[in-house]
Amino acid sequence: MKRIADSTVRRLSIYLRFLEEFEGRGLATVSSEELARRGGTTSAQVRKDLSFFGSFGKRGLGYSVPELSTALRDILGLGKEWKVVIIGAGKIGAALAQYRGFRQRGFVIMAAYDTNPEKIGRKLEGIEIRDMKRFEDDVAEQKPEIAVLAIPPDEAQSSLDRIARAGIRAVLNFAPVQLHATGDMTVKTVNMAMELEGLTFALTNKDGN
Amino acid sequence: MKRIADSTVRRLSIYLRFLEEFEGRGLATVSSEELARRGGTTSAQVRKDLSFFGSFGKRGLGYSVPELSTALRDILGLGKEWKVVIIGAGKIGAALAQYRGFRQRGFVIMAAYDTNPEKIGRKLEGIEIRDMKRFEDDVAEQKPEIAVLAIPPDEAQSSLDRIARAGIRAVLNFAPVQLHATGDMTVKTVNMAMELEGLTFALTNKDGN
DNA sequence: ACATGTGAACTGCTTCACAGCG
DNA sequence: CGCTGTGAAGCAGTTCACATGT
Repeated sequence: MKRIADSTVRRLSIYLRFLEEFEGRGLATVSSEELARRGGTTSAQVRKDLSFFGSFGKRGLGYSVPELSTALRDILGLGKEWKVVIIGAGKIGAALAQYRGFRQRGFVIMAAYDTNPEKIGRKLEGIEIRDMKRFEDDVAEQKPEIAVLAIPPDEAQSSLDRIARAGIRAVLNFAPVQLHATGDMTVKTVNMAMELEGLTFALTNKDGN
Repeated sequence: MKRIADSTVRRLSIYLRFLEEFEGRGLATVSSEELARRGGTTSAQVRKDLSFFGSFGKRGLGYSVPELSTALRDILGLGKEWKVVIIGAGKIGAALAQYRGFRQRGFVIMAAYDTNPEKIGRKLEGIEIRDMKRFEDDVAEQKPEIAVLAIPPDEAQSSLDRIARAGIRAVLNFAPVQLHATGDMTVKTVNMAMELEGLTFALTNKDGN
């Protein structure tokens, strides 16, 4: 398959959200124009995005809401349950553990891991905090596919290496550092500090202040 | 000034991080090659990024670490203190309130706002939780420049409108919805569900599983 | 008649390659 | 000589415009 741009994948997620809203309202069809307006893009963009994966619409009519929803869920890999582990049981880990979006989309949080003896054995939003020592054994047994890194920046790279060695190939990183990973891994970093700097840049370079 | 790409601004943030690390170690100069290697890009990219803002290097030598740090801080608007308010005193709000990266970069969190009487008057990581009713008055008085939206998705758009009317023009949004804002506002959305879908897409479309 | 699907044109970011300067 | 700064070339993502199918 042709290489798909990150921006395309992100838009597909957006389209799916609207489709699920429409599904809930019982709407039967939707046009590329409608999806575009809601998603802040153009109808041509919507059609192009979808065209990478097939023909889902009917000319003169639009797209069947349930059909396109199903197709997008398949494309995005949301047809199955994904097992997730959280590394780091601090504030960010806690916020993630209770995050609704996780469960709604079929993500199952298996456990949170920490090295702090104070925390081990406790629960984080109903999720067990386990000793990081058990990480490798647990992964071998339960085979989670995704790890969420929510630990201080200086420990992030070594944790990533450990995650990689344990055989997990997808990581969502919240530590504010540039991580180095091998080619067979997918790492997405969410860096709040960097987003904020995008804001201050915009504020500073828009007009005089 | 010429329009600067988002990707460029993000890389500038990355460069600044490394420069500050080098500053701490007392290194005097750095080459575009070195910055590139650390930041996962190319030396040409580094030089091009910087060239939008001026000439900061010395040919044959590289860049002065302190000079380039200062220049980047200025460009990114980090030379001043920015006042931030958090809207929503839930788990995400709490994680943000304690986030070190905020203070380190000169962001001052003025208050968190909530409508829940249970929470109002309490402290969130040392930050006062105030009644959302007081929001407009407080903004008029304290003039915060940045708002962080950490509330449920269904309330996000109305909060954004309220933030806009109060005169704040930069918003970091953690609610998983597509927000509509007027042109003079800058809104950055961090959507964890969407990032996760980027991961499941990659896992699904990389090999057979 | 209407809205999709898609080659072609366009726009903008990245990479190249080298002249210029310390 | 080494490394920056930058036009030019290359590439990727977006937009256009229309033929196509219902």
